[in-house]
Amino acid sequence: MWAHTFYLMLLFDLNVMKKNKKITLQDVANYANVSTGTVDRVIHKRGKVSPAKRKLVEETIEHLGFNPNFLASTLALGKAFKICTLFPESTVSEKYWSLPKRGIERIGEEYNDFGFTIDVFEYSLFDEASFVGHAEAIIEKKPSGVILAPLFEKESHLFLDVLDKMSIPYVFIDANIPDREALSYIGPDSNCSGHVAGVLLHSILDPEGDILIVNMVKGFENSSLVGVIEQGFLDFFHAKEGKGKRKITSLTINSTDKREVSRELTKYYIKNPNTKGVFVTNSRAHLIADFHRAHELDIQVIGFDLIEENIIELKKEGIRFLISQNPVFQGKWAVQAFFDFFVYKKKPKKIHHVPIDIIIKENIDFYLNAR
Amino acid sequence: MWAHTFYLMLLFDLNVMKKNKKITLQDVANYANVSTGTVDRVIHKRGKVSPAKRKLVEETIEHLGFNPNFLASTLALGKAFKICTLFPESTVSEKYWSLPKRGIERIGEEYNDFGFTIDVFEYSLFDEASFVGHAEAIIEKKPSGVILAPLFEKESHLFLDVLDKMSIPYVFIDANIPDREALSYIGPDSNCSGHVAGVLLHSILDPEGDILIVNMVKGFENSSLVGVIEQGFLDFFHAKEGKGKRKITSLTINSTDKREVSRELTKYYIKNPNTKGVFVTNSRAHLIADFHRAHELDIQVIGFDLIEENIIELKKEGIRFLISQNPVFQGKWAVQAFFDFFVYKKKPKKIHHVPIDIIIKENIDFYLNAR
DNA sequence: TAAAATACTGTGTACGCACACATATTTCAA
DNA sequence: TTGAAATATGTGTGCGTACACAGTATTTTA
Repeated sequence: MWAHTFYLMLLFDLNVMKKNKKITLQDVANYANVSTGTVDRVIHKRGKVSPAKRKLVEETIEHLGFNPNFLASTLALGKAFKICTLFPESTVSEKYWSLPKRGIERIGEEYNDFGFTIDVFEYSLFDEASFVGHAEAIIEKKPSGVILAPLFEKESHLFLDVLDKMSIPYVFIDANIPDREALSYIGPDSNCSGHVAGVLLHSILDPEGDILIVNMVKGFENSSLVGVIEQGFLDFFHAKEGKGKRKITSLTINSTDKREVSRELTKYYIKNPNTKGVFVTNSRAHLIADFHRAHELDIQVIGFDLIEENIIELKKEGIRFLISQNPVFQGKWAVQAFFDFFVYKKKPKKIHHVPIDIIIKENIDFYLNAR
Repeated sequence: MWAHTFYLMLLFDLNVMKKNKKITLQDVANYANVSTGTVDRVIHKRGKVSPAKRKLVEETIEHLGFNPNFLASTLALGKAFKICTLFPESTVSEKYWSLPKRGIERIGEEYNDFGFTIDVFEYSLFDEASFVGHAEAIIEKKPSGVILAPLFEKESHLFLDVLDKMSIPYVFIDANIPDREALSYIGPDSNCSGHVAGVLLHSILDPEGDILIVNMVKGFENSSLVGVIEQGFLDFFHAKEGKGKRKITSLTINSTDKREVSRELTKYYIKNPNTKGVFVTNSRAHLIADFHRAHELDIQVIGFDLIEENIIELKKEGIRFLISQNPVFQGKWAVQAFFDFFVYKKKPKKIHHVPIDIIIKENIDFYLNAR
């Protein structure tokens, strides 16, 4: 009897190895002489299984190298996941947020068959009320998860309190609130990108050339990030040059209006004619480059983000370097974090810093085509 | 009667919209009052369907916005795809090829449930026979697709002839043979990466500093690529500086042995003491950096690839810039090309140039963690 | 006008897993 | 010694699609 069973097992082994076919749950059940139900119970640690059979099944799984077919599993599970996203709207003058949105929507389609639905909500950076309104709408929908760019800190906290209470997981994108129990934060390492900007500007400037840091703000954006970026930039120069020969000044312009910007810059440059490099701490470097061209100034510009206007300026050499934080991928990864969590049942990394891509005229095309 | 049907249809519409559930093939069949078999025939353009029903079904599909559930589809299809890969082995002194391999294996696991199996074959860069041997072994296996780094051109052609005859599709990785009907080429744009190297070296060098280009070759590698890289580099300098003040020289070292390299470099530097920058056209920049350190030379180095030794040198500032062509992703994309082709039935892009990533000490960590 | 050929359409089973439900076995109190 | 209660195990159906096969309707042919 035992010999017979053993012989059968060997036969089975050979069979399996020869066919090189994937081991199924049914295979495991047959091999262990139990029903699929029992195997299921062992795998999912549910229901009651006698210790003897549990051990037997576990060994069989190990021996045959079974792992569940992910397709069949999610198909049978048939769950639906609704993800809601809340980040700033992309406006005519500020297209940045169209990028994460694109990433989110693209991957959302891919995950459609896995039961994922994505609802995009967008708020105005000039209107806290719109944030609150959309937040309430999201709560109404009882989503499985929320992707949030928490640029209004106070309002975000209120929103997150509700989510916590409903135990709806959320991931932050672009900006982090460290003291919140988010599933994950996906976004830039701001200090480090400031540092990189410093390195790059340093590499192309004379040791005597003065540097201007421009913070161009509009609306009620959370400006704490900008501070971190600037700090990273300054830290690099202090470490590299100590109290060097050059002057590094910071200028805040509370507008993105062309004439307004022009006025501020004119004022500044007349007072500081030795300025040789400008670091723009957000995506509005193109405005500066435009000004330089109009006034025939030979000043190196470095800025952030592959938005259309910046790309044009990069190609026209009005901007020397752009730093990109892969916004499209940020969107993708945010969705993926939920996918891993819900479908694969894996907790994603708490912090997922995005690569700091250095873009110059010569390599930009590869970043534009990347999927 | 018609009114009744119409009413039912409306009801159905409302139902569907309310539940927001995915439309299934069965839904389409019900709605159009046909069997699932007929819908299947319409979708796959197989078998015979009367023009009237075909139209009806097509309209219903359109109207309900049906698209097949990808999970169920591939599960039911139950096909198996065997992909074989053939590229150089990763040796102690040359670990580059471990990177694409990693990408391939990682994504291979993910696609396991979709019926993908990946067999990795590796040949020696010093032994054409090993290439041929593995190629034959691959043919023996009758794979569904082949991923190939065609560094031995003649032998590759023979191999590809056989694959063509067996109508087995193949994708090139890392090196292209343009006159072959490959499914896709995935790899660097060599000319452009040379150009980028030029830009970077230019940005950190005085206009008078001489430049050395090092080609360090070993084994029988196809050196045509290296030529393209060097050309891109030179083109940039010619365009930028014309016949400038600096001297740009090319040096080929037919070894990667430390003493040998040391001897060649010593010889060169004694003759050319004004050398301020070195461009290494492959992944062996670390050898140069090591020499510089040993001899206390302050010369800027730029090279390729995030292999361990280079990373260390970058962090120790023996190398200033590294250019990475995302080798892990190259592997991933190669497999993905087949996935798209077999599972999604989409033809991938003919040429897929990989982003040219510019790596400095400050941003390298993000690239090391990236998935 | 019946038989044969063809055109069209419906049904059933498989894919691999999850889960509800049905059945078998053991335990233990009355 | 019986029979609930509790524990352990097996069975069947559904997820959404693909495909083979079995039908039925319509032509064609003799």
